[in-house]
Amino acid sequence: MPVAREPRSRRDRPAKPALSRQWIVDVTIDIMRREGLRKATMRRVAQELDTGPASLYVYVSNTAELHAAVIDRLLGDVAVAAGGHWQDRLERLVTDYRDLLWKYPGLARSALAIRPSGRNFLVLFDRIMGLLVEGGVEPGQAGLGADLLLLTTTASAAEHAAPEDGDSDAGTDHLTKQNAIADAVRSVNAQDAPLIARHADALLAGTPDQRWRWYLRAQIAGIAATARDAGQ
Amino acid sequence: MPVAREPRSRRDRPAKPALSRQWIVDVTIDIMRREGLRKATMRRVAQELDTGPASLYVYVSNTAELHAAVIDRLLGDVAVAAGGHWQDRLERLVTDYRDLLWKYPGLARSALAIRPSGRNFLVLFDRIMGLLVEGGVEPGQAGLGADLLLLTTTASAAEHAAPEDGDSDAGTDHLTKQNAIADAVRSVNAQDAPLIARHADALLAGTPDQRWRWYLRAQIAGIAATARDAGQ
DNA sequence: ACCTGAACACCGTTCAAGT
DNA sequence: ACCTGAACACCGTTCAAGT
Repeated sequence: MPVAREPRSRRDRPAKPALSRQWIVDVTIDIMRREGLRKATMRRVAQELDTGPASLYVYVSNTAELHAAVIDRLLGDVAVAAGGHWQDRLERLVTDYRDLLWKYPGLARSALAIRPSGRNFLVLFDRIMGLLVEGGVEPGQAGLGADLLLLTTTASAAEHAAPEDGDSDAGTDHLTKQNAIADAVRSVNAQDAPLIARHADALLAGTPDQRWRWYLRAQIAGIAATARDAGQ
Repeated sequence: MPVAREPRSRRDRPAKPALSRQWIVDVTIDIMRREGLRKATMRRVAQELDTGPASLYVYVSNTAELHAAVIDRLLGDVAVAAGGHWQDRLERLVTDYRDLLWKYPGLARSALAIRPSGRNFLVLFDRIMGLLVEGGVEPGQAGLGADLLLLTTTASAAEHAAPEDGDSDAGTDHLTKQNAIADAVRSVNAQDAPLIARHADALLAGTPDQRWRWYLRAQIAGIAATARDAGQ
């Protein structure tokens, strides 16, 4: 894993500096920030680095690994809040993670496809586990719980993203999708799905944030209340 | 939505029969069954249908819509078991859904990216809701619960899939990934993630099936125990 | 009116050949 | 030894032109 910085000293010409894994990741993040992770392809990153795509393969083994590095780098910014009740701090931590995934188009989808396992992801996992343990949950059980919370958060962030994210009119896309679901629910055949038909209004009620908080509370309650099998 | 069957009667030549949405979906499922949904591209489906990719756009509006149609078609096979306690039937139903997603390479990942909202998906949603209501859960709460269960199941099925599914040696891929996670857990820096380091064995304990059943039970318990906000 | 060949604008990854 | 041009084998989608 070469972490070459600037070449020691070079006075020859405009000086195309030596590539490095770090620089490649930086440029990838930059493209993602501007146009979404979907656009941060090997070819595009190489172009931005003024070289051919083949050159990147010296430092990253493929696109998935590059995107995983991007995710783990950004995960470094998520930290546990200081004061307060363990459950509040847990909800805040998980919500911060969700917000990070919302912030960059394409990131959530990628995180889901990749199954992060970098250093910062493990730190986040450990902090979630720690807050559950602080709440009296048995450590093994807390581990399963942390896994569940990270999975659902990543998945729900990915759903939140527009189908073709990275476009400028993400707002429109999002509205379109919201309406697609609402339409499907409201126009459902009462024979096929009687409960959806009868309770359509209740199903569509509440702000996204109210729904999110319910998901969190329900999961935390279930995690705390459910012991692992004795056999394990 | 043209549903043209056989052309009325044609005796001219080998008779390339008229395209139809149904036939396109059938061929797509066939390719997926053999090589994974990732390989069921517009170009590939068109080739199998002995035409150019442009022709498909008369019947489907894009790749995502085609894959959504495939998913909803397959979802038609998932049904509620007859006898027994509501919770057992719920666990069985959700597990059947998971098994369906496991059965075809690429399907789970696609289901996650697409957010199904077809008829059969709504039926499945309604059945899950129904079992929760049968268990005494308030309908609006049951709706949120069904959403959560479907989301986590789809996401966990997608994780189960190998990173590059559709290949013949999926077994190897899967093992590789399992080991990657286990390695990350076991070789984690104790300073960074003290709880993971201390409880590594507990975290990796249990069969996948035991873990799966814990996820189900924890979520169902949390769904049943968590009322919606009064404000809603 | 219905269908589609050909084109446009891209991909990831490999490897032989250069410095 | 290190780097990369060029090629290989693909993509989704559009549209002008054909029947």
